[in-house]
Amino acid sequence: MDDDIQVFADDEESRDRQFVNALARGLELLRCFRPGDTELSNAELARRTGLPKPTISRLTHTLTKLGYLGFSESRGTYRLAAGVLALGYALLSNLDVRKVARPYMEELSEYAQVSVSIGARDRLSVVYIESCRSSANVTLRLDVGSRIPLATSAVGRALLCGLPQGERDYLMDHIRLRDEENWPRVKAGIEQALRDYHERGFVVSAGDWQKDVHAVGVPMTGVDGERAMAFNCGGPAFLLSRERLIGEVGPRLVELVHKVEADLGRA
Amino acid sequence: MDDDIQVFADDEESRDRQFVNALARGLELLRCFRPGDTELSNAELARRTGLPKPTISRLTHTLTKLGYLGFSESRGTYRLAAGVLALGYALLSNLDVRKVARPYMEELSEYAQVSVSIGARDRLSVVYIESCRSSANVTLRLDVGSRIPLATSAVGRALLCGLPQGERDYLMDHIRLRDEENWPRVKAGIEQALRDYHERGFVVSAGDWQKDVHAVGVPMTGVDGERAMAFNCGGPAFLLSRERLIGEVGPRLVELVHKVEADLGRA
DNA sequence: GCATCATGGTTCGCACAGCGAAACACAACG
DNA sequence: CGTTGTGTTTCGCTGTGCGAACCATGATGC
Repeated sequence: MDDDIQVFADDEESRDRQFVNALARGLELLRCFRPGDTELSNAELARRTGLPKPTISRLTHTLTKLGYLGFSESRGTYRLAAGVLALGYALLSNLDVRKVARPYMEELSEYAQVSVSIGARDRLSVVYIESCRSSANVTLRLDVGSRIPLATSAVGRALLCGLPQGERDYLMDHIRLRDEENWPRVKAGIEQALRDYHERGFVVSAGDWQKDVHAVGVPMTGVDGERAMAFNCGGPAFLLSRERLIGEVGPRLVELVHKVEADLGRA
Repeated sequence: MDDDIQVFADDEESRDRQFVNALARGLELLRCFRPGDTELSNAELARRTGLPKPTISRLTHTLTKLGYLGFSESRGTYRLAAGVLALGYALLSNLDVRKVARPYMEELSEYAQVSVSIGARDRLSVVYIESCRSSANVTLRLDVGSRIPLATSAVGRALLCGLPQGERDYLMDHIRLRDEENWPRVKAGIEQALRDYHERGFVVSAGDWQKDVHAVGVPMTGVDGERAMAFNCGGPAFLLSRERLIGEVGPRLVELVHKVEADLGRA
């Protein structure tokens, strides 16, 4: 899950005089910290990024001075510091969708005993922009900021369906490159999603991402600063039969998105 | 609230051969987006940062390619993209305090009809790491990632009280430099907080940050990767009289922090 | 219509800052 | 003692970021 879709400069049209490498590398450093990695040493960071040691030194030094990393004297390791939160919050607080959609999401979540979320694309993942769990369902621990795969999850596929052909092809190409092995299966899933979307207005992922998770997804097009987003609605398989998913939950999610789009349209 | 405590290289000991300027600037660009600023143009960014135009161009170009910014063709402006969330989430998911403290916080919040939060320092602000509002209290709209001032808020002062003398002095110095005018008042507030903290175990901010907000704060020392944190507990002034604050809510918050520290100690 | 000015963005050479191979320093082992 | 794993320093070369100039627009004027 390293998700490099376009990371360092010397890709393709190398020599992009506009691309500043130091910045990209610094940010890539911050991304090395995944849930579960509390503390990382310079050496570990060098390993993960493939960058030379002195470079890492300089970058960590810089990030520490800026308050994005903290340094543990005793262990000689770095960990994320509060600064990184500053960035994300400005984004969240500016998204009107969240305020508008929240009540509808809570309603659906409570009614159908499922979790309902909004996701946006980042590289080859989806990150949750907003999420609410039903009171019953504590199983899935996914909150704002969580990442799930673009190709196999319901939100992910919905996002893909909402994009113009060209962009979708571009992304699918990268998905293929990342995992040639499973590509046939993954591709079939996305194509099925496209058919579902055109026929019913929502896509389905019944166990394609996680075996015991069933979910539906609906894209939302062209609102809130042109950002592509999608909604999903899912839960443990034993609570959400395929029939319920298609007959009941899917249509309701479509309706939800319509309401949100309408509310945003006149806002 | 621009919070520059140590931003660009040519501060103090100029010529820090370890400091990567490009990285610092890129991150500073991202920080230009505050709640309320949905979209910014290159020109506006140049104005805010004071950086030359071509530099801004290259940085925005880079950040866009990396998925931290999105570009609006029509308006020629940039806005934050989902990538920025990726960074913060890895931090939050690694903080054990959150999981441990959550239930205690909910209990206190519900019981006293106040909001309870955890904050960590970033530059001269406090950012919320976790927060829960009581069912009644919708007035304060502060969520994870929000920033409030270090010097005048209850959490902020608690954080200061929890630091070793040296660091506290260093920060207070910067606070003074930021706002010479109000310094006497601000300083008095912090010193009062120190006395309160030593006498009672908690600090008070009754209208010092926002006129109609009363709150208490308690620092938590030396757990969870040495990160300094503090808890607060507050609400609208008319609900939280000074007496209630000091007699009832403060002591309970102290107790809460003790429980959390204990739970973390043996974890 | 063509000037004029204002404003935002992009080129392009030059100087210098930041990169990285290699060398260095310092631990923690056995 | 080597040996293996760290993190930091050195220093020549290269790539990056600066500023002045160069384009775009688009709003005004008459």
